[in-house]
Amino acid sequence: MQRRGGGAGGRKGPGERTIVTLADVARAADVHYSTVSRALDPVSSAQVNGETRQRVQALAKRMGYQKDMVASGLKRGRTHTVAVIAGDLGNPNLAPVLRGIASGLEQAGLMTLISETQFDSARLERILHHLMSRRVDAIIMTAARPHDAPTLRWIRRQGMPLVLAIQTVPGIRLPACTNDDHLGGVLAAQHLLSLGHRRLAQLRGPMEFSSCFLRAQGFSKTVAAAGAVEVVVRSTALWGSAELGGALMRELLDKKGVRPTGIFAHHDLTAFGALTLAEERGLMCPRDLSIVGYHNLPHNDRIAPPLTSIGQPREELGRNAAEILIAVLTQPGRTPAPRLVRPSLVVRNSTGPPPTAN
Amino acid sequence: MQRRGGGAGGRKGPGERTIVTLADVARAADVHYSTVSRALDPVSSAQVNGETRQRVQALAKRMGYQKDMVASGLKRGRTHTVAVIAGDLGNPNLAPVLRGIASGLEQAGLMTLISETQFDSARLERILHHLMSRRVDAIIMTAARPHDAPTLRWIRRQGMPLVLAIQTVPGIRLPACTNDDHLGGVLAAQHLLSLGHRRLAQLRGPMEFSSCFLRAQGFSKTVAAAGAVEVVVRSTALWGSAELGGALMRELLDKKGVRPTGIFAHHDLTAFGALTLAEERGLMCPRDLSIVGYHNLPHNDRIAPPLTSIGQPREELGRNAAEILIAVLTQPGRTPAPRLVRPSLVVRNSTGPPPTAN
DNA sequence: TACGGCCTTGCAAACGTTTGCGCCAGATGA
DNA sequence: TCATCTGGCGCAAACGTTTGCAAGGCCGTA
Repeated sequence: MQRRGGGAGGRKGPGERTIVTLADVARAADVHYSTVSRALDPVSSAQVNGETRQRVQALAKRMGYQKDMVASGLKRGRTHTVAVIAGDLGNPNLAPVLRGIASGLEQAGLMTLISETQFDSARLERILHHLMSRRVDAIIMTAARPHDAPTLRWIRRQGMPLVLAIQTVPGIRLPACTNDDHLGGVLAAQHLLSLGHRRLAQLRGPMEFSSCFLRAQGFSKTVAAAGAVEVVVRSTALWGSAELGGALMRELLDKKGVRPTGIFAHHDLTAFGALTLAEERGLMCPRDLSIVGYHNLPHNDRIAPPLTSIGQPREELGRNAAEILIAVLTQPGRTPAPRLVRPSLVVRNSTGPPPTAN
Repeated sequence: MQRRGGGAGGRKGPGERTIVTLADVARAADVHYSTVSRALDPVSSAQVNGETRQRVQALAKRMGYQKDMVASGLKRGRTHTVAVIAGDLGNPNLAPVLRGIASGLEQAGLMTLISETQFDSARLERILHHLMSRRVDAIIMTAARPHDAPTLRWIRRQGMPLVLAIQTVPGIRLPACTNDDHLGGVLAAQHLLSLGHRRLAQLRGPMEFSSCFLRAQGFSKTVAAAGAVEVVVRSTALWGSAELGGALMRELLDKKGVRPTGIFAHHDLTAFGALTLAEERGLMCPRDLSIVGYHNLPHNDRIAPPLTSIGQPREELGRNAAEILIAVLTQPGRTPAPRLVRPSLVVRNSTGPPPTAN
């Protein structure tokens, strides 16, 4: 390769971006550019003479040299970038998880980039193709659904390290970090049962989400084991809106037969909606009806009545996912064991003993 | 350059990633790899014979060829990637804006990657260095503060196209798309004035955010122009929590002199907190007190009383920011005019006529 | 038949970094 | 004094793509 010709350091990139290259620094330091490369690379810098190294480093700093990660990525095949794929950034649960991931990865020198699919498969495909071809080092997938299994398999087949967070998909073994949603369901059931409720119901989220499926399972098992009755309402396709809570609650109240006194909603907003509808029907909470929500959203203590809910250590989940990912990158071959983080019950005023009888 | 040696197509990348290159396809199609490059590039594909083009394209598809954007980026200097820098992804206003940006950019063939600074300057610096060295094509900065001005200038000096969204910073001319927060303040004031309120107050957000500053200005000017009284409370450093609303409201009520009847909170959560505190003090809303929030958050109609608020077309803002960015990229040199999107008043039950007198 | 003009295609040099290899000088040992 | 070693550095070939240039073939016209 010829040494590049005329320009006295600093070309222009597109949009007139000034770029200082290794060669520029090398010219200034009067060494070969490979020496500059080595001097600036923490691991190979031992190969270069102390005095030279310092001179080059100082010069590089002064000239504003920044390693071009594109070129480096091309050569090394690693970009020190991890992509996190989110379904819906509007989900208030997500931000802390992302924060946890980013801060965990940052310590390993990895940059986190976030992409939103809006749960659109075509968009997901596009995003993935782009990420693969941009050679991110790994992908963290949140909000995966069974529907996405072929895509996940494809990613894995391409050799791209992949970690699931928040949701898992059955039938596909991948390193993952999730909430212990089963335990969440158990906690909700235990709480209502311990207050004395014997007729219970769930306002479930979409069963395709492992989180909802497991919540439902944990709840139902616990209720059944206690010999109490669970009134079954259909699961929902949509998710997390108050309207939905109202609709499900209406369905529940319109049902013939026993009326449940203890309700477990898979989402706080669903619980809000259910509460509103119940009050319209003259059922007061917690007098006539107890309700447990999920996610422990920030407003829960500002509504009337303040909502009992299951809280999750979201940031911790993110940090765990980051740790798993780092393990995957540093020890290829081995699949780290899935991790669970423990939810906890936050009792407020929306739950109390059942009405009277019973 | 020599044709690469032995391997029968498909090397392995790091993590055993299989990579199909131009050369692989070329070997299979028995043409030179430059021909493959041309056949697959929409603009130069006109240069290659129709039959060859089809054969190559089919082959590329069948072999699962994916253009390596890292290599392409190195050569072309464009990565077809735009970074959006967010302060706090937990901000519920942000997600729709990001959605708007992403869908706007997508149509121009640009991929959106999101990064969160958590309002940490050091992290912002790191992120920016990374983005520059990864050669993103442009940066959209949301939540810029005056404090960030030197950094913004640095980005611009580096020749990196930069667009501001949501917040602007005084003293620095950059293409931007923001809400018309001044108008938002005016709308809030007009609404309260038209109901008959003559003693008003604001619970302001941090004045370093242009959005809050302009809201405050629009409100104050309108109140003054109507000859009504504005009771001034200190601005806050923190932002958007209900606790804050309580604190500000306490300060307001503890003030000697006229007690305001119409309140404009710069954030719905602040309004929630203020309402809660007011009720503790025996002031009922809207009987004794009217309050207007900001952002029109989804829960506003589910609290008691449902909160009158100023709503903003968030997704539209994002799409506008994307359009501006595209204009910047396609017509370098020219700085597109800043755009404003119009907020609107959403009246609910937290506002009504003032108590009696007056 | 000769020639200028295409349409296709191949060639090879970039883009900026990393890295195996080998050279040189100075130091060491016999 | 000479052979050997070693620390420090330069050389050049990659990584995979893009693209100016030119060569070859084919066509039409003179």
